Amino acid sequence: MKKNVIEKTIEYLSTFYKADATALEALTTLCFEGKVAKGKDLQPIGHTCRTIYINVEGLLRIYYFKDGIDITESFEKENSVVVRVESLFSGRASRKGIQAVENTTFVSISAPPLFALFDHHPSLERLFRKVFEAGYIKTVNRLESLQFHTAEERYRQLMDEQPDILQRAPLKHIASYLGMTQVSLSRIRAHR
Amino acid sequence: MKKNVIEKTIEYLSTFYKADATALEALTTLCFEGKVAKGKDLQPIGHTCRTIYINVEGLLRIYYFKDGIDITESFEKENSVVVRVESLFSGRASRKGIQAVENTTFVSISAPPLFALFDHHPSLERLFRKVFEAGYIKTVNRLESLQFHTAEERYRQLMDEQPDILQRAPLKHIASYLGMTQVSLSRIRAHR
DNA sequence: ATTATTATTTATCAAATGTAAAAGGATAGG
DNA sequence: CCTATCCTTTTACATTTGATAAATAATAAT
Repeated sequence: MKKNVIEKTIEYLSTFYKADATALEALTTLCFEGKVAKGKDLQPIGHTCRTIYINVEGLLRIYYFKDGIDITESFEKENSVVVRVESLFSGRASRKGIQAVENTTFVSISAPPLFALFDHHPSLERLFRKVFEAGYIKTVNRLESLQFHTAEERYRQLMDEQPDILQRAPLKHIASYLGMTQVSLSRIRAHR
Repeated sequence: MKKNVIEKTIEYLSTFYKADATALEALTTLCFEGKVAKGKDLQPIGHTCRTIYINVEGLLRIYYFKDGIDITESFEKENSVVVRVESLFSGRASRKGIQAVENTTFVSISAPPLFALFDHHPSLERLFRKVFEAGYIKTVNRLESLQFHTAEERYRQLMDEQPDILQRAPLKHIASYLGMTQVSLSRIRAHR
């Protein structure tokens, strides 16, 4: 059972780049399955990000507070690599946390030993380089969306591209994710 | 003279990670110096991004059009790696172009041969992994700024963090960079 | 089931931002 | 030096969005 989840994760990661067998074996050593219940924090705010999570089933969100308001930076569904980039790559504490929006099954990989593996397994470094490149692309596209689209356009875009999120996450989180207030989102949904 | 610019570039790149000497030698082979005059496109809109530019001196911007309006996605000063991420990492044509805001001296590195070098020089792959991680962090931070800060807050933030940009780039480009109209920016600058 | 809690919608008003057009300023070329 | 062009500010007005509070709906806990 646990084996299965980790195998699925390795398969998923292999869609980014096919690392060689010995490298994947070493990687498997670092993989651990875990679960978080809906509403619970997988990682609280204030910690340094030293773990790479792969969401296997469920829904997570990265969030933080601005002026006491809870803001969802991103939603991460099944088959997503979940990290707080600014912290993982800089070694600084993150002002962001990871919380379960649904009961979630994940695989965790401790980052320091993973990065150490890179020295002996360049194919692993390449794999994760491509994983992070993909995340980078997503972030750039989201930036564009926030930079010059109206609130309504952003909502329609989400409806087109990820209609399931609308069903799975509470609207208050979706509102902040889209960079608007709950009230604004409600207005837009009321068609006008 | 040309040698000098390329040496400076290698030095700058080495601040991300110290690749070994043979790797850097191979990298130097791929470096070419170039210049673009103010107002000219270094890369026009519509091309696939296959070149990595390092801005040595001057100011560039990445831009695109939305509904016929020129939008500056980012400014890139001296000591910046300049690529259109969504294109370079996906191989798809970019809707974005790179334009010189000031007369600019740059070094270009052709991406396909660079990526090929990675196979023989893992330390180069690491170097560029770290380069792109740094860019990723910048983008995530910018996302946060656009997601829940007011127009005025975004302007103040730019004033704090990159006051030189205010001097070097026309306000119309700064306005779109900050995700607002020229009129709005003018209002904010008029203090109220 | 009943109550308490949380989420969502609605309403009202104020503030921020966009649109359009005009008026100054600055700059470059002849 | 003068004109033409581009950049920036200003004005007036329309729209969007935010803030606050109250009403309603949904959910969880007992």
